[in-house]
Amino acid sequence: MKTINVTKGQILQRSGELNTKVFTVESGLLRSYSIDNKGKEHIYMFAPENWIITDNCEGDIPCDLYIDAIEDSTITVTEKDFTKLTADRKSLIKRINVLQKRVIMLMSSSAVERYQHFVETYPDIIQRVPQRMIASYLGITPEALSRLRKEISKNK
Amino acid sequence: MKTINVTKGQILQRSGELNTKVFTVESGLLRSYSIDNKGKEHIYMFAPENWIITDNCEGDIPCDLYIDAIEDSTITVTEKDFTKLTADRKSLIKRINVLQKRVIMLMSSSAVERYQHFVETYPDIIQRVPQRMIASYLGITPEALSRLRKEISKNK
DNA sequence: ATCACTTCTTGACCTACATCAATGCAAAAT
DNA sequence: ATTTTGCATTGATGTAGGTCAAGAAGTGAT
Repeated sequence: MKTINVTKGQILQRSGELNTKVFTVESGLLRSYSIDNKGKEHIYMFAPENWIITDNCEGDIPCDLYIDAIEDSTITVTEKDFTKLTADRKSLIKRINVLQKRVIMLMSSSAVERYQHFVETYPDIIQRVPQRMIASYLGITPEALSRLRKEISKNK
Repeated sequence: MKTINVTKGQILQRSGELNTKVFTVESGLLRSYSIDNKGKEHIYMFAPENWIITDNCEGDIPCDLYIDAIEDSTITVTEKDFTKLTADRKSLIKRINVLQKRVIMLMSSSAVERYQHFVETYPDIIQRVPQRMIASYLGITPEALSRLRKEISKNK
């Protein structure tokens, strides 16, 4: 663990990198964000004094997020310690991961993209619940889901 | 900790209740969801076999979520143990809370409502970051934020 | 078999927000 | 002092997805 100073605009982490660091903000302001396929930024969180900010990626999975400084900041950097993770903490972290992806998707993907991601991620659920519930999970109406499925099936 | 059987449609938890229970799905399928001010349901998560589902509310704060059974299910119920929470787990849980609120807001609130919620929750951040970043956090364009602020200021 | 009930689909129309383009304005940089 | 750069605002127009209403098709209960 070490303390460093960063200046406004400085990037601490890039999407696609492997990363095992956790940043704690002593003073200043950091943010984490993703960039979608149209090049648009979506801020995932702000971290002012005393907040902790990190991409919740596991050891060998590339990050989704960029982290940079919005103000000149003083931060402490610690390494994630994957060795002493209890089963229980692991499951919390996994949960945060899922939520992180969901937030980013809700902000940056169209209904079609969210649906396709859902189908890939939870193929079994699709079989078991009525479409109106899938729609409700995706944040759209059943009508919109019906039309979008029709479109998708038409295009293949 | 006990094991119970529930039938399709049975409600395990209601929004507004105090709740300290965690449900682990042995077999079947549960869901958690919120109901917005127009009476519309928004599914927060599905929990099939081996998933854990709970409202991430702390001991004395009322829940936001309903939990019910989509299929006949067998589940185990455990009480949350707030006594043996490490500082570190506390911070993970707090993070999940924030994300849970954010997901629900993204699905069920308008841009105006999300902005007002943001202003109330992070009044300090507003002062420190350019509006385009607030917009990016809220999931809207800077133009939309500008217009929506104008509307709000006009109406008071 | 029939009735009630729910889900899915389709059509017509509407609205919140996005996109694109122009302008003003302030803070930096030269 | 003047130019550059980034941010906020405004207008015109576009579009993804919402709303409302009506059918079609499946499912369960009697």
